[in-house]
Amino acid sequence: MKIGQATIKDIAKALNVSSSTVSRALKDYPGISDETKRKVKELADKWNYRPNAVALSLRKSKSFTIGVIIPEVVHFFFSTVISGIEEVAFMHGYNVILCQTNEKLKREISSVETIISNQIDGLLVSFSKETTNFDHFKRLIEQHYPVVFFDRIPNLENSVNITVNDYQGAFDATKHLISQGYKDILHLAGPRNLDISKNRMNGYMDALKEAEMPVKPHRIIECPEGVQEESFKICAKVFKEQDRPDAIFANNDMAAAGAMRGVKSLGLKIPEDVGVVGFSNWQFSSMVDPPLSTVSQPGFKIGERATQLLIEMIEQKGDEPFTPKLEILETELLIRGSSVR
Amino acid sequence: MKIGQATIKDIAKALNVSSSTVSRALKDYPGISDETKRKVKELADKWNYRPNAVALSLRKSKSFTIGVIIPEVVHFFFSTVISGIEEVAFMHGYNVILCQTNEKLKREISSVETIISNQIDGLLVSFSKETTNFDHFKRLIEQHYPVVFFDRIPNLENSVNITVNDYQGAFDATKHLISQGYKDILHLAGPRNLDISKNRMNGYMDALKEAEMPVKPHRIIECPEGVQEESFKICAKVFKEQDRPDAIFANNDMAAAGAMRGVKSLGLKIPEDVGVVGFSNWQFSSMVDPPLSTVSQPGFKIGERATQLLIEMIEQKGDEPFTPKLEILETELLIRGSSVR
DNA sequence: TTGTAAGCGTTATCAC
DNA sequence: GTGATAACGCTTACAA
Repeated sequence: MKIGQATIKDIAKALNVSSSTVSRALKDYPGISDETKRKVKELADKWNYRPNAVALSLRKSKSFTIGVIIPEVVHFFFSTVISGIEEVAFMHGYNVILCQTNEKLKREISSVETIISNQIDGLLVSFSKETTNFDHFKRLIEQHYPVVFFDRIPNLENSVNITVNDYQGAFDATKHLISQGYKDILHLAGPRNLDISKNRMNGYMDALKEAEMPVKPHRIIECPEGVQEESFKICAKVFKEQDRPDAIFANNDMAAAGAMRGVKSLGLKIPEDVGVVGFSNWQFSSMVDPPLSTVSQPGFKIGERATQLLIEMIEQKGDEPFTPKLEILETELLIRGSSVR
Repeated sequence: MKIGQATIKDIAKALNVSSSTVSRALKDYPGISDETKRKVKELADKWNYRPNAVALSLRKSKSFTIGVIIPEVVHFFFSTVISGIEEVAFMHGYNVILCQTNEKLKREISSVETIISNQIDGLLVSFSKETTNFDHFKRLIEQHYPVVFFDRIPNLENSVNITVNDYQGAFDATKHLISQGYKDILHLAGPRNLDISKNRMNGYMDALKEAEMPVKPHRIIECPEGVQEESFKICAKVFKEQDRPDAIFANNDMAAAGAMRGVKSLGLKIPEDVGVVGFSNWQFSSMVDPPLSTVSQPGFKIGERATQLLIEMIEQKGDEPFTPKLEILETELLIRGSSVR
């Protein structure tokens, strides 16, 4: 929508000069008389002139806008990331276009289309759980379009990535459970196609190995959804058996919360009978009973850093491909009541 | 950034026709031979042609983009609203530009500038806590620019607003506690200067009056912060006394959660000894022990409805001012374990 | 010191 | 059926 805004033409007409003169005067180009500059600026000010960013975009093939493709906004971790993105983008004069995929591949592809159509300068991506084929992103990268993947990162040639050290976080969490004397730790794993799930599982397994404890395949159960009900049911069943685990390391806090309910529904006590550690430090995790130990991810920092990287790429003029990159931020183990006995 | 995309011109040149022909062929205009249409579409498809949205914006003074000005993304309620906004915007083919103000007026004003510069079609606003002067919005409304205020709504002539029935929500919550046989209900109130706090307190008081129960001033305690510690301390003290309340209606879930901890720390049982109801249905509220009864605000719906209203305004051609509006969405009382005995 | 004109990609309006 | 042209708002060679 065009809000009755003054254009350069309007100012030019009113002052009986050409638009180029106005354009130059406004930008303090050399070779414009002080008198003209003064008059132009005065009128521009009076009429509250604002350059039309769309015209500029068209002219310069640059929109000062970055796109963010994200699975879910209503997710403590992602909303924290968005906040970090917003901050850095704002500081550098960039706008942020938000595309929520709801974990749907179709929606993700359509978002990429939007990005292309809108001459967006660069893209920050955390792909959906459904995404196993990355052609829609590969095409962008091949054309030297600036893309930074964050958190959920693909295995793509020449891509720029930033994520958290999920492996180490999981390793630390598991080691902590072991140090508390838990002997049989169940892992509620995430969707298999996400690297983060694999890394967390590996951290879990390596911690067991380091402690010379057996890695039992039936103690690793996938929770693809990550919702409460899923892990509730699983745990309500698994912990009923005679040979039950005595601890849980969950791929995320929501699964951990469901697991806690499942365990409690059987009359087992946390942390006395069963220790629990989650992942992500969602807002609720300090409020469940007992407070949930968890691995906190630096969401805000990821958002900030990803955006910094992206803007560097955007502003690196030239046609050379970007140097591939993988930055890994460290997690922090937050020990609370659910895992200390 | 321009990604080596084909333009109408490119296609025209390759097929030895004019750009207008290509443009028309692509849109199935009447009066283009089927043969030409076929050839054009074929090549467009092969070259993966996508119309340049920026050029369209310039041409049509319409960007199919809406702006969202919001205090904080990392806030369960607001992120839910954003999610609703995203959904409806996407369905109608609109993009969403996100501007987070961090509760700063300066940032809010700067965001409005951005919106104007970028020919954004319309604006959704929940203003910052610092905002007491609304001139930057008033100017837009006077120019018949589409603006919808949500949740935090101003008292502005000719504005379109959508918010939640806080009064009724509080009334229902209190009435529910009464119906469960609780006789002495403490209200943990919000900051006195916010309308929502006042409305909720009024709902609480009117429910008591309706039941012919006394409204005792010392049973209304302000929790300006709304953080856990605050209400924890208050309740740990108030419920130690001989003449203690037997229920709590809190201005928000965070305060309710702290209150629950405070009550439990004295060995009192929830809901047997003390009933608790919160407000907002934060994500954690179903996960505390026992699950917290609460008044859910339809965040997603607010986002959806606000966006519907905005898009209607945008697409209502013509220059007449918009009809002022105030829509109030109803809350829903979610009865869970903390208040049923 | 200033003006003219072309061009970014698209479409509406004529004209043929 | 199709083409030429202008226009959206702005910048920038090139001319004057």
